[in-house]
Amino acid sequence: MSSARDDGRVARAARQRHDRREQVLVCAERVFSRKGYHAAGVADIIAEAGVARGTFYLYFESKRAIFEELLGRLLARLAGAVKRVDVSPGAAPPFEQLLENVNRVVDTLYDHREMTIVLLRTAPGIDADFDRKLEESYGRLRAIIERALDTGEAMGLVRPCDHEIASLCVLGTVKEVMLHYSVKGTGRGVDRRHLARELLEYNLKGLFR
Amino acid sequence: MSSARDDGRVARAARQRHDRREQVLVCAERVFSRKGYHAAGVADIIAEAGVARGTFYLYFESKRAIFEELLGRLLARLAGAVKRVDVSPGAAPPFEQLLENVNRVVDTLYDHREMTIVLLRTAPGIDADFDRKLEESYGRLRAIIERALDTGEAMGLVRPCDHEIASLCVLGTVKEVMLHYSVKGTGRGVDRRHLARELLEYNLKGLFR
Amino acid sequence: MSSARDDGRVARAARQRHDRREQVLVCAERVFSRKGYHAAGVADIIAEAGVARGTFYLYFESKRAIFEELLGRLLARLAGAVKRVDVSPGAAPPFEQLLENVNRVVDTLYDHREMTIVLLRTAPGIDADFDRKLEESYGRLRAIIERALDTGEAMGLVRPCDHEIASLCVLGTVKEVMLHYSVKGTGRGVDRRHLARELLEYNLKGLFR
Amino acid sequence: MSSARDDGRVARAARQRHDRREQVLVCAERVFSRKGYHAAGVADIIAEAGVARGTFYLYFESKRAIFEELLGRLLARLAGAVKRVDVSPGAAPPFEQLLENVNRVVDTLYDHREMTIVLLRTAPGIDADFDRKLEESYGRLRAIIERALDTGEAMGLVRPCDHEIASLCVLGTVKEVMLHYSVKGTGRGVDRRHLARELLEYNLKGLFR
DNA sequence: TATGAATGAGTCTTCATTCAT
DNA sequence: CATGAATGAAGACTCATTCAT
Repeated sequence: MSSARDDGRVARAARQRHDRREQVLVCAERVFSRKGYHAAGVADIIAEAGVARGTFYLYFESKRAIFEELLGRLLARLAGAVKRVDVSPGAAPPFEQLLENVNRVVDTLYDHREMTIVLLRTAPGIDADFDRKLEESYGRLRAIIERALDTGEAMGLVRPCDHEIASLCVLGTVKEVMLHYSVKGTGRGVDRRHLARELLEYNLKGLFR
Repeated sequence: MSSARDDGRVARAARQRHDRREQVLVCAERVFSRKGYHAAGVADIIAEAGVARGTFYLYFESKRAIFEELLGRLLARLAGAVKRVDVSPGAAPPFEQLLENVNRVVDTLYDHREMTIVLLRTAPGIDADFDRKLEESYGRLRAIIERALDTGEAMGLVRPCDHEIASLCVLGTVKEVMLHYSVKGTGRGVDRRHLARELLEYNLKGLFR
Repeated sequence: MSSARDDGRVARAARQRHDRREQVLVCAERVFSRKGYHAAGVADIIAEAGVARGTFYLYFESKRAIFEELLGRLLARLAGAVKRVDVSPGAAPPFEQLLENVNRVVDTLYDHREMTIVLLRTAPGIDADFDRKLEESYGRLRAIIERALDTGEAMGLVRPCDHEIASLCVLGTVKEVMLHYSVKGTGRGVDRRHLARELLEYNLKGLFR
Repeated sequence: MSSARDDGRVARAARQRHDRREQVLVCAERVFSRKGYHAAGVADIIAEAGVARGTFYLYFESKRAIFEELLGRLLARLAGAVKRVDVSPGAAPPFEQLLENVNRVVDTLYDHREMTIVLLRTAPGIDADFDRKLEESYGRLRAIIERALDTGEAMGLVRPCDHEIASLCVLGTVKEVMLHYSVKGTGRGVDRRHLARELLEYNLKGLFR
C-alpha cells in the first residue's frame, strides 16, 4: 500500500526524529555538566537546544528521564569497555589485557567528558533511586575486578590483600583521576595514554620503589 | 557596670544559645545524610530538631549556610588529621607516620559517617560555588601529598611517577573506601585498623606481589 | 466548464469529505462520553479516529467546535422530538400526543446514549458561553411546556400551579431518569416504553394514589 | 508547663488559622460557582481571597482538595436535611413531615446557592472519581426515597409505580428547580416556602387536576 | 529569643493549535 | 488533502525565606 516515495518520506522522518532527539540529548548533556542536575532547568536545556518547551516533552518524558538516559548510555559504554582478562594459554599477557582495559575506560570517559563530570560529580546524591542504580552499576564492575583479583592471587600474581577494599581502590583511582582531567582538560593538554599507563602502574605497583 | 549576677546570666544565655545551635547542627547532619542536600528541606531539619522555622533562621543564615558550616567542620577536622611527614633524623619511621595519618583520617571520617556520606556523595555537584570550595580543600590535601611524594622520590623511597596523578589516586582510594564503609557500616562490623592498613598498603605496594 | 467526469469526481470527493467528518464526529462522541470534555484530549479523538492531528483541524475549527456541533445535533433532534399538542377537534387525544412526545424524547436520547451522557453530565459547567447556549435550548423546551400547561389549565385539564416550576420539574424528571439509564443501560435491559410511560404518569399523576 | 498566657495565644492562633481557612473556602466557593471547576484557577481563588499562592497550599492540599471539601460539606448538610418519615401512631402527619423535609432541603441549598450551582452544574463530569462520589451520595438519598415509597405504597398512600424511576424523578425535580432559582435568584425575589410547597405538590399530585 | 503564618519566585508539565512538507 | 513535528501559553505546586506577634 505504501509507495516507494512514501517509504522515503517515512525513512527521512524517522531520521529527522532521531536527529532531533540526539541534538536535545547533546545539549542536555552540556547543560547538566555545566550546572548539575538540580540547577539545570528544562528551560536551560531547551534554550541550549533552541527548541520549544513542548518539543522537549515530545522526545522525553521528563527532565529525570533524559538525565537517566544520558547516564545509562555512559554506564553501558563503560561496562562495554571492561573485558574480563583471559588467562588461557594462548591469550595475550595479562598486563597487556589490563592496559587495554584501562585504555578503553579512559577513552570512553574522556570521549564523553561532559557526561563523565555528570556521572562522577552530580549523579550521586540526586536521589535514593539513582544512588541504587549507580551502586548497581559500580557493583557489577567491582565484582569483575574482585574475581580478577581472586584469580590473580590464586596464580601468585597478586599480593594477598582484602579484595573488597582493593576493588574499591581501583574504582576510586579511576574516578578521581578521570573526574579531575575531565573537568580540567579543555582539550589537547591531556595525554590519554599517559593517564592510562600511570593509572595502571599505580594500581599494580603502588608508590614504593 | 555588669554585676556578677549579670555575668552569670549572660554566660548561661550564651551557653544555651550555643547548645541550641549545636543541636540543630546535629539534626541537620542527620537529615542531610539521609536525604541529600536537595531533598532535605528546612522543614525536615526543624522537624528533626523540634524547633520552629523562625528559630532556624535565628541561628543560621540559610539552608546553604548550615550545610556549609557542617561541611567546613568536617573538612577542617580532615585537614587537621593529616600531618606532614617528618623526615628529620630523630623522627619516627616514615611508614609509621603515614599509618598514623591514615588512621587519623579513617577515624575522623568514620566518627562522622553521616557527614562523610554527605561530603562524598551529595556535596559535589550542588553548586559551582561549592565545587570550587571543595576543590580548594582537596587541592590543599593533594598539595601536601604531592610534596611528600616529591620528597620521597628525592630520598629514593618513592617510585618515579606522575605525582599529580598519584596524589589523585591516593585521594580516590580514600574517598571510595570510606564512602563505601560509611554507607554500609551500620556499626561494629567495620574494623578501622584493618581498613587503614589495607588502604595504606594498597597505595604503597599496589596489587602486584 | 466542468465535464461530467469532473462532476463525478467532485461529488465523490465531497462524499468522502463528508464521510471522514462524520467518522471523526462519531469517534469524538465516544471519547467525550467516556472521558468528559476536559479529560478528553484531541489526542484521544484522533487516536480513536485513526487520523492525524492536522486532519482533525482540517474538518473542525477546534475541540470546542466539534463538541458544540455534537451537542447541537442532539439538541436539534430533541427539539424535533417535541411536538406541540394539538387540541383542535379532530386531533388525537392529548394523552396520546403527550405519550408520543415522551416516547420520541426517550428514543432520541436513548438512541444517542453517549451524547446524552455528555449533554447531561459534562456539558453544563464547561463554560459560561456553553451554559448560556444550553440554557437557551432548555428555555425553548420549557417555553413549549409552559404554554401547554397554560392551555391545559385553561381547559380545566391541568391543576392550577406555578407553571414555571412545573416546567422545570418536567425537564428535571426527564434529565435525571434518562441520564441514569443512559449511564447504566449497557443495552437491552432498559424497556423504553416502560420508561416513557412511567415518566409521563409521574408527571401527570404524581405519587399520591 | 504552659502558662495561661500561652493558652490564650494558642487558642487565638487556632481561631485565626480556622478563620483564614474558612475565608479561603468561601472565596473558592464564589470562584467555583462563577467559573466552574476547570476554568477556575488557583490564581483566581487567591486573588479573590487576597492571599499568596503559598498560603493557599498552607491550608489545602490541592485545588481538587478544596473543591472536594466544599462539595462534601454541602452533601453532608443535604443528607442531614432529609429525615426519614415517621409513620408511628403518635407522629406528625406524613404530609407535614414531607413538607418539613422539602423545606429543609430548599433552605439548605438556597442558603448555599453558590455551592448549589457548583454541585448541580460543574461537579458532574469533572472526573470519574468525582462522579462515583456524587453517585454514592445521590444513591443514598434515592435509597431513602425508595424505601419511603415502598412504605407509602404498602400503606395505600402511594400510587403503585416503578419506585426506582419515581425516586429519580423526585431527585430530578429538586435539582432542576433549585439550580434554576440558585442561578437566577440574585436575592429576595424567590419565595422559598412557595418553592417548597410547589415542589412537594408537584411530586405528590402531578399535573392533572 | 521563639514562633509559625505568610510570601512569591521558580519549576515542571500539559495540550490545543499551527504549519512546513 | 493529509501529516505529525513544533509551538508556547497556561496551570498546579514547592519551598526557602521573612516578619508580625
